[in-house]
Formats: sequence, C-alpha cells, structure tokens
Amino acid sequence: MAKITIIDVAKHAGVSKSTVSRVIRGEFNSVNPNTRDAVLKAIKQLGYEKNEIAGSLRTNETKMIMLIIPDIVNPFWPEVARGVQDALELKGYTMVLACSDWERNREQRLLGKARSSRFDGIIINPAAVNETELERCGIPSVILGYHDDFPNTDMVGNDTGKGTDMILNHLYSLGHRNIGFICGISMSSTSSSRINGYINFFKEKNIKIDRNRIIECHYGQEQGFDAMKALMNLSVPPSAVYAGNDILAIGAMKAAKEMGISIPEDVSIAGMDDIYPASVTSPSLTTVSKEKYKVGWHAANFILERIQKKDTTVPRKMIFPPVLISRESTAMI
Amino acid sequence: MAKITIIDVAKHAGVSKSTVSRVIRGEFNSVNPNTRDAVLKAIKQLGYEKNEIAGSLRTNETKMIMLIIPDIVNPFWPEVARGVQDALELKGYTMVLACSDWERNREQRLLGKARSSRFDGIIINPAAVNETELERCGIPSVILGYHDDFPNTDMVGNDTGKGTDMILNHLYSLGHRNIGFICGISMSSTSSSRINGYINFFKEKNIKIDRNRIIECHYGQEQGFDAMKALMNLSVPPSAVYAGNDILAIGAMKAAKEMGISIPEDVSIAGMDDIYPASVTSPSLTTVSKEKYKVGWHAANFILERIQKKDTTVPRKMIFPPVLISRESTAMI
DNA sequence: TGTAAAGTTGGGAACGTTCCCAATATGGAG
DNA sequence: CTCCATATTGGGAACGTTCCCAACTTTACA
Repeated sequence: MAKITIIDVAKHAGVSKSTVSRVIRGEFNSVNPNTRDAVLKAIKQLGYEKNEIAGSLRTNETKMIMLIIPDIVNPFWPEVARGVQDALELKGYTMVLACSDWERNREQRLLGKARSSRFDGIIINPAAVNETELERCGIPSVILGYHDDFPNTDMVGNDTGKGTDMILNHLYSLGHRNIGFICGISMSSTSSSRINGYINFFKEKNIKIDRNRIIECHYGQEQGFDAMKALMNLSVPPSAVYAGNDILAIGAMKAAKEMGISIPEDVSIAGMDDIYPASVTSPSLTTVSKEKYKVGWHAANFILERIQKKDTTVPRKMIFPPVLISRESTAMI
Repeated sequence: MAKITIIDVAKHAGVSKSTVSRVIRGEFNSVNPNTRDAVLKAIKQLGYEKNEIAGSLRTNETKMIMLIIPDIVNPFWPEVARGVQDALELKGYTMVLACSDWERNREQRLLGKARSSRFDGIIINPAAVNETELERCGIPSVILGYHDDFPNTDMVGNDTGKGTDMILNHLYSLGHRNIGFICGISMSSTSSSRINGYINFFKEKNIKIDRNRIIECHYGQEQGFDAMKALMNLSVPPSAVYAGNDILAIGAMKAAKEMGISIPEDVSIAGMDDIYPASVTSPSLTTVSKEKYKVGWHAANFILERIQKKDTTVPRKMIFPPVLISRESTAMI
C-alpha cells in the first residue's frame, strides 16, 4: 500500500498542495472554511497521515526532547520521567528516554545522537558533561538537579544541601552526636558538596569530626550494606547513620538486621530522596522527600519555553525545598 | 552557524556528495581507501554531522522504536524498559517511551504518533487495542506480556498462569486451604484468566470455593489495603492471601499490621512480580519472580528481526517460566 | 466606479539525504 | 593490443513536506 501524500489529498480535493498543507498545520484563518472542509473530507476519505519526517526536514524541528538520566531502574527517576512526559505530551512533544549509567562515553554518544537526530531540546542530569560541552551541542538544555557548575543553564532540582542539613538537625535534636555518614559518590560534583555540608554542620555545633565516620561509596544497596558494617565495627560505633540516598539506607538497614542491631533502638538510620520502597521497609525509613514528578514537569516546561522564544533570557533556577519525612527508623538516643 | 551538509564536505574533500554519502553509511568496499580517508578528514575538519532526518525521509526508516507501557512509575516497568533500551542501543536504534495509563484514548493517540512519525517498530503492553487495530498500523509490533488474543503477533512475556499455580501450590503445601485472593483487574483480558486459574486450582483439589474470598480491585497499594481488611473481616478469615501483584500484597501487609495481625504467624501473604520493594519489606514478601529485563531485551530483538527480514514468518512466542521466591511472609499454618 | 487592503490560492524552490544509473578508470585474460 | 569484468566516481532525481512569492478574488471605503 503506497503511502498517501499531501499531493494525493490535493488532487482528490481539487486544490493545491499548499492549501492542504495549510489545513494540516491548522492555519485556519488563511484558508476558506469551505475548502478547508473539502480538504478535511479528502483527508478522511483517503486515510491520509502526515509524514512528520518530511515536515521536520523542512521546518528543522522534530518536536522531540531527549531526557538523559543515569538509570531508569533507580526508583528515583521514573517519576521524574513521568513528569517530563506528561508536560511534553500536552504540547505535542515526544520524549526520548536514555540512560547514561554515569558513563562519560555513553553520555557523549547520547548527546551526539540528540544532535544528529535534530532533537529540539535536552533535559539532562549530567554525569560527566560540563556546561561548555553542553552549550556546544547547540540544543536548548535544562539541567536536572542542583549543580553549581552550570551557571548559565536552566535548572530544576531539589536542594540536597538543605536536605542534608534537615536530616542532621533531626538526628541532632534526637540527641545524636556521633553520626555516621554513608556518602554516595558519583562522577558529578555533588559528592564533595555533600561532604562539606556534613562537615560544616558539625563545625557549627563545635563537634569534632572523626573522618572514619564518613564512608564514600557508589550508590547501591550492597555498598550501603558494606558501609554500614564498617561503621558499626568502629571502636566507637555511631548512634545514628545518615545515608546519602534511600538505596544506601536500605542496604544499611539490612546490614544492621544481619548484625542483630535493632533499628531504631540501637541505631537510627536516615536516608534521602523518599523513593517508594522507603515507605514499605520495616521499620519505615526516615528520609527527606524530594520533588520528582514536579521536577520533571517543570524541566519540560522550561525547555519548551526556551524552544519557543530563543531570546537568551537569564537562566532560571527552580530549586525545591526538601521536606523531612520522619518515620520509624530514627529515635531518641 | 549554518549547518554543514554533505555537500560542503564533498566540496572540501574534492569529491561528489555521492561519495561522501557512501563513506557516511559505511559502504567501505565501494570507495577507494584514499578518498575515504580524505572524506573522513574533511568531515572532521568541518565538524560535519549527519542529518538523520533527511536520511530518514529518503530511506523511510527512522531507527526509532516506540515502547508503550501502562506506567513507567509502576516498579515493574523500568527494568523492562531498560532491557529494551540496551538491546536497541546496541543496534543503533533509539527508544521512545510512552505510557498509556491503561486508557484507550491515550493508547490510540500513541499509535497514531508512531505512524505519523514513521517509527520502525512498536513494542507494546496492550491496554485496549486489539490485534486487528494493531496490524492496521502497518508497523512491525511485539506484544509484551501473555495475551491470548494476539495469536499472529510476536510476543514476549511471563507465564502468569503458571505463576499463580506455583503460589497456590506453595501455600497449599504449607497447609493452607482457606486462601484469599486479591485479584487485580485491568482493561485487558488477564483478570478473568487469573480468576480461572484460582478456581481451577481448588477444583482440582476438590475444595469448595467461597466467592467472598475473591476480591477484585485495581492494582494499587490502597486497593490492596482495603481488600485485605475486607478479607480479614470475613466470618472465617483466610489463613493465607494471594495478591495479584506485589503492590497489592504490600498494601495487604500494611492492613494486617494495622489490624494487629502478624505475618506470617496469623496470616501468610504472597504476591506476584517480585518488584524491588518486595525484597525490602519486613517480613520480606514471598512472591513469584518474573523476567523483566530479559523480556524487554528479547522483545527488542524480536522487533529488530522483524524489521530486517520482512517475510511474515510464523509469529514467535517467548514465554518465560516464573520462579517462586519464598521469603518470610509465608509459613506453615 | 476606482483603488487599496485583505482574503485566498497556486506553483516552484528549498530542506539534506539516499538511490539509481551512467561514466570513467583499472586490471586481467586472450 | 583488445575486450570484458570490476572498481570507483559523479550527477540528477527522488523522498514529502513547508516556505516564499506572485496572482487572483473579494471587500471596504472614498
């Protein structure tokens, strides 16, 4: 079955292809209502369907946005992706999802793809790419998350630093002074900034910091498990542990259980992100809630606005304040 | 900055655009190594990047596959999506993710999009679409999941019926005879087939079935919660409960806890799917493990094969056998 | 009634590839 | 040295839109 084109429709309706094109694109005010109806009828009769590829070639816009995140399997991201998608769909845009796995090569490849496929925009949680490289892509971009090193790019994220503060304050107010820290690391700069947050907190409280209480590892349940074991085997084990994200915290909880240490009686554990599983563990996990759907939603709207009016307005930063979710895994010392 | 085209490269390298095109597409055996190098050098010097859109218009292939699932936020799907993506990426294809929310309208809209954007293939967990409609799309398709009503379409999924059997056998062998069933419903036909599986099981065992022990509801934690309460408030509450998926089961566990009923001492609970949260609840949830990543992976390969050789080979069905994951939430009566 | 403005329409030239076919060059066999 | 097969290259015609500009029609107003 040969595909119906705009020209077939034009012939069938007795008009020119220009007119058909106008009808398709909804230029209603510059085509006579009668001819418009005739064209629409012809379209229906022939079962015509617009070839977006051809249109894209001419207009140089694809109505496609690439979303680059580390890994969709990490429970944090699906909600973000959903927010992106819902916002895009509303405006007739399509989301192309891709995972970077925190790998520079993959990320670069994806950016290349975005360029050669002429995607209209990029929403990215950067793994290794820097602002200069991203700008060189020549595609409007929005950063997902809180990154200091993208001063000129639109950004939507959560204030993780404040979240860390909230968690530490929470534990502090429960009487904890010896607080372990399982610090997740990633290729981006967030790791050191998190450590600084931790250090500053104790500096302000005039509490000496034992560097052994800080364990850096990758974000994974096994890593959290191992880190927790290490912490609890210190000569003076902490009375509370703050894990950089909920996955680490869940791993830590498993370790505690295996060691016969009860939560929160013997040790308090707190996480970060408030992913779904955090609410179903037992004891349920105290954590900091981050906006996920909203972040995706607004990032999508940012990018759409950038695409529309190309004037280089001041980069916008939308950073949501986190919310402490106090559950059962933390208690008075 | 005006975009560099194949013609600029040709001029710069002193060859024709045809030759450049050949180099780009990797037709190495029909272009002289020397000219090839010259072209590659010119490409690099000018920073040329292929316009895939233009190529697609000519070749009529986009190297894009649409994945349509109910909801990426449901923990079952991210892994599937990841499998799809990894397999596609390997062959230079791109995944376009979309959620149908089980809504017919959305699903239809997405299929329309796939057609007008000339996607090369569709991988879909069907919500309301039937085989005829899908075939009318004229795009190679693969079904995700186990659906009897797509006899002519390639299919990759898990044998849920067998999974139900395994769970029921497990509970039966633990001594349970009075087993409640929280049956999730969806728009597709799977619901009734699941009920039949339950009914047949007890028929074979010559146990009379109390229809009150079957509660149908949508797949959601709250629904599982409510269903569990209803079951435990029966005059003769069940000694075990089988929930149609893990989300329902987790809801049921919450209900039991709230009612002061301990698991598995007072009641056993089992789920289905083995999503990540099922492993972190406490007690951890007995369930049936389904292939997720693999399903996505093979579905992607099926579609790629379909695209390559268009001969209408016999439709292939790849159904994975489920595996019982016996954890702490089930015990002897 | 004349004229300018606004409303409609059509035709051709892009957009940047790939495909097809013809043309030329090269090499080996007779 | 001729001739045929093979290797290599170039030029034009698609692919199906949208955009631009010109032409024609109608309306508004003096």
